[in-house]
Amino acid sequence: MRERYEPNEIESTVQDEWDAAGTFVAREDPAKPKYYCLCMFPYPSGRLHMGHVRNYTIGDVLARYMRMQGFNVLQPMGWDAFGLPAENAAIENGVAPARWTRDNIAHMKGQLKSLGFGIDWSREFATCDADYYRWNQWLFLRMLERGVAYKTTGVVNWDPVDQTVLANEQVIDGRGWRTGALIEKREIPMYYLRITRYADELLAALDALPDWPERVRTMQANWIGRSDGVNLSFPYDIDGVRGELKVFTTRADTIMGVTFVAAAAGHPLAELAATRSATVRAFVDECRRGSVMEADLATMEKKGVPTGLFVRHPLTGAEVEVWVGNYVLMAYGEGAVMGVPGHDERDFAFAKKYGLPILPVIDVDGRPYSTGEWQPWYAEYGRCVHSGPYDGLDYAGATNAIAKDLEAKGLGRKQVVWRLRDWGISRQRYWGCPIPIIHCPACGDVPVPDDQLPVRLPEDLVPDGSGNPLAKTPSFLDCRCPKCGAAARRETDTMDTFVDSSWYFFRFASAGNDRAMVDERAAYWMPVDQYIGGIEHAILHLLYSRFWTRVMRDCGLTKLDEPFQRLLTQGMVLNEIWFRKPASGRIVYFNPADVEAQGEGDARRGVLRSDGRPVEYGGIGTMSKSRRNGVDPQELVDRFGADTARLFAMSNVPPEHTFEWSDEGVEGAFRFMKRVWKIVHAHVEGGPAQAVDGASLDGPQRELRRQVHQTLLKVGDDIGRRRTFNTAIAAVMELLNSLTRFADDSPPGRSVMQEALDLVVLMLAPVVPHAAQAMWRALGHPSAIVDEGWPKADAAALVRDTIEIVVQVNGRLRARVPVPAGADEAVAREAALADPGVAKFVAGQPVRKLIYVPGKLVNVVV
RNA sequence: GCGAAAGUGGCGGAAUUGGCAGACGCGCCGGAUUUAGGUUCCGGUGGGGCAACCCGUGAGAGUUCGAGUCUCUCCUUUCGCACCA
Repeated sequence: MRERYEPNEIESTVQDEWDAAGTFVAREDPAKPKYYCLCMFPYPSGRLHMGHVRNYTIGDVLARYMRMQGFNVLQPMGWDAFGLPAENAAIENGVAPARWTRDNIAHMKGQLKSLGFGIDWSREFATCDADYYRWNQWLFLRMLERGVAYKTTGVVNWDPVDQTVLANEQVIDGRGWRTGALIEKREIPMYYLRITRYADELLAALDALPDWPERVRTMQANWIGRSDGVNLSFPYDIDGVRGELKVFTTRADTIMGVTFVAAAAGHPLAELAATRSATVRAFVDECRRGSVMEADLATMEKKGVPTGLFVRHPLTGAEVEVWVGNYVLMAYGEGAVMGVPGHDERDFAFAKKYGLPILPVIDVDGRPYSTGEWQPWYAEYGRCVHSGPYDGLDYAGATNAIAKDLEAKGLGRKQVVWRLRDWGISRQRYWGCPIPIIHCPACGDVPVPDDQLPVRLPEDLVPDGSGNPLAKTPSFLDCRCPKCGAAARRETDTMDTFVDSSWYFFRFASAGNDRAMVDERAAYWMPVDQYIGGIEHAILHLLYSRFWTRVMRDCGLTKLDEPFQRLLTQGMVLNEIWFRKPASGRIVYFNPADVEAQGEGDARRGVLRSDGRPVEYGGIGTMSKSRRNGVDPQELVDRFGADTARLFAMSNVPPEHTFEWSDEGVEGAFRFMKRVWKIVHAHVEGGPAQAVDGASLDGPQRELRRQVHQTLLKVGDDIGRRRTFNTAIAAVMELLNSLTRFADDSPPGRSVMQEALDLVVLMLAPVVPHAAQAMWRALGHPSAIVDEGWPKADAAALVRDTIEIVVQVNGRLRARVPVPAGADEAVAREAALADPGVAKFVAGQPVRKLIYVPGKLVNVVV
């Protein structure tokens, strides 16, 4: 063993050994319990970022730990390879997305290997492989057959200059990111997946996922958003045009307070009004401007115009004016809402702004109401007032009575609605999975027959930012109708990349099968036992995967309802943001490494090293390319080695928390590696040690051994149950501090030391596998540490004769007293009251009460 | 705007089921060794008194023998909002 810790040399040697032995190639073995450990696969953006390192280190630690626990572990890796960045790179550099993507994959695969992750590379694939995406197409066709996939229109961001559809990310302050043109909403035909058919099941099944974080289940439940309410109609007869304006409300009890209705700009009545009024026309046109993003729509100023059209209140028959509101969305519910300014904050603001009447119709808990100022409790539940026949009824009573009356008139009924909307998967983009549809002038939209799959994406096209290059490529576009044989045109839209990531975990378990989407190997490995990925995916990706799995189930491809048994959502990796904002032009960001900074919080100031001039501090935020605040993990690995990078990524912070980057922390991790290395080296220099004889140890030896086995228990619990890798590492560091102080060269002392170091190295093996392997050999073990079992703590070593309990007087800490282990209340009480420090505060007062927490604490209440 | 989470020393964080606040690491201070170092080792380190004690977990209230932990209100930060992945 070398005296100096040389990580690069150790790591490449150990990695070569793993490769040669095929250590991480997983085989289906029904005789062993399986453990499928999966990290969210990366988008091949070019280089790994710190988020990847954190994610894959967590996965690798768990995979290696479970392997030590005797499980047959599968840890695969692949590439989420379709997507927008490849097209952007193409526009910038003129390189084909396929080429760019595959180059990036090659580079990032090398980076993953250098970090020493125990991945079964034999199962690797990229979602841009036709062998993979053909099954997207195949299942899409099954969904069409089952009515799960369907076609309708949807609204997109339209850049009128580039004549192209933009992603939300490409719209900045309502303008196209390349052209600066004002964005318009445009309605186009799209394919949808009917996820709402599964809304009920997706919501109910959240209760069957106890090993998912509570916060993720809550977010999903809110996203699916079941609302129990009433659907009601406002009939109208406008110059002989008869119809009903439909709205949905969860507050039918406030129906007598309706003073207006608001319709979306795309609503038929808005269109009708626009033909009659220039003001309405102008407003409807204005509503078409801007992006389709929910956050934009929700935060913009609420505006409206009256249409001069009136509908009738379904219960009173009173005339109610129709307004067009920019905050009402055609895509939600019925495209119109009833306005109750007395009991809805948004309606109140709208009514105040436009001078509409405000009618209070709910008496909340006897508190007085007024029409003057909004109070938050106006939206609370109470009893109906000024509501005619419903006066005095509570929410449930009023809702029932009103729904009954509406139903009798044929103007409404109770209804359950979901916030969840169907999943639009059509993208007007090149670098994605082609939607397998052929447009025939005679037969219409015809599905591509299974035996013609896959519809291959040509890989040599280079997008230029104006529209989809597939639409300009006759070799792709021109085809024959599968039904009638006539000349036809291929669909040029591709699928949302969330489709690709909704079932890749099944494919890892059926790798290479070119005849079926999944096979019996998936039945062995699935479900994923532990899934790990960023909290940013808490809703969409995870919900889509849960949906897709159910569709596969209904198609007979799996028996599972849920794909992921246990979920760990890691926090984001954050770094400081530094920028300059020129008087004109775009904001410019600078990497924190290039900024000389001082002060904290609001007082934080910095100057750019290169020019010495100030830059503005933008707080901390996620590492991102656009903000240029990323840290390249490769530099870490080159300088300190993979083990230090892994150790650093796991220490200091629990995995669910956001991780704030610090350069100094890395040094601490490296220092620890050197200390472990040194103490092992120093011990080995002293020659072989004998096995521990627990009975013949002196006090300090016994105490150290107790700490060793205590630490072993804690580390196992922290990794195996709590997933708090930071506290596991801290416990080993604490133990190492004790080992450093333990200078005992006697034969029993050396035995205790040998056992301690063996266990330290085993405990560290999942986190720093390369150094652990080298130290394991040095400690005299010929085996590969990756094949060792997780050690068991020696119960005899853990026994304690006396323990210390805390004594409080009136809840305040006053003393610590030793008592025999297992002392009962009487003994503890006597020991506590005998302590002079306690007696001083009791000071002869009668003890009113005494609380005893066995083995922990006595609280004397006087 | 809506949904979710977080806030504890100079900094990252620990405190697992309501029971010792500050484990571990970074930084800083002092000392030893080295004395050109990407060193290493030892000790100290929440604040105030510098003693016994008091104060202290974003702010304010509440429940409890006991609250960082539970409840309510507020503030700040981060994530998501359906075409970034």
